[in-house]
Amino acid sequence: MSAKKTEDLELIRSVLEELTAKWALLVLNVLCDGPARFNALKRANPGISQKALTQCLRRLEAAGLILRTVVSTAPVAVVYEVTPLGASLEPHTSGILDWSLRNREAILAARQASRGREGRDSL
Amino acid sequence: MSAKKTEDLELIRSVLEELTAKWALLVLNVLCDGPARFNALKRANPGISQKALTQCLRRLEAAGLILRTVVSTAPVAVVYEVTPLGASLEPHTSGILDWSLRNREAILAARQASRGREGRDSL
DNA sequence: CCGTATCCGTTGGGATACTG
DNA sequence: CAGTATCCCAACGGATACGG
Repeated sequence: MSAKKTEDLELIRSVLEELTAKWALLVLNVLCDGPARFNALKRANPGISQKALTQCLRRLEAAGLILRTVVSTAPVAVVYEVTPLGASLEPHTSGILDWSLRNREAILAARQASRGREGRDSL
Repeated sequence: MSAKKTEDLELIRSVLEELTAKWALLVLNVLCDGPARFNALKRANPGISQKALTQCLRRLEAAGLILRTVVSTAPVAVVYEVTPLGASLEPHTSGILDWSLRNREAILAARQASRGREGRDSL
């Protein structure tokens, strides 16, 4: 059973708030493979804008899931990496990503099926 | 390693699009405990509005993760339940919820810590 | 290279009132 | 009971331009 208390739900909601950004799980997942720099993350997520990536990183950082380190070299380098807390979340986040790939066919089929049911009433 | 192809990322993104609604995971999780009706789901998620719940359910239904059944009794009854596909996702979604509860202290501490680092530069 | 600032469209979602 | 309809605001996020 999973009868949860209101306070529990509030905590869960706050966590979800941090994870349900459009690119959060993807970015987090990339970082779980090892530290990466800003443009590397951008390249790893085709379609994300730098603003979205920045926002996303800031949120994950505020959540304590990733760590941001500025290396004061000539052209500044910024390295992002997961914190232990972020790493502990990895099995669950990557689980969803893996699930997506493993069930690709079933997912697409299910979408088709539910679309087919849309106009089922009168026919 | 998790070097993913662009097409894979697109699939993953589309799945995330379905799951990153504010209440999606919570609703899905409740339904994984067994079929439930509209108002039961509403009661199980304090703070959700009927509009948000409706939207959320419609999206999950379109994704083929849940099934909506109308029972034509006196005052109409509508039952929602997970599909096999939705059920197969359950371990991963509930994993995140459980993680939130198990790591409550660490999560709150990490948020505090990152907040503390905000004004670290000049001090 | 790694951002921030601005503009701006789209979407999510809360409140409320109404319907079969 | 289970929605739909409307209004309305805030937030997300893309594009672009600029700064350290």
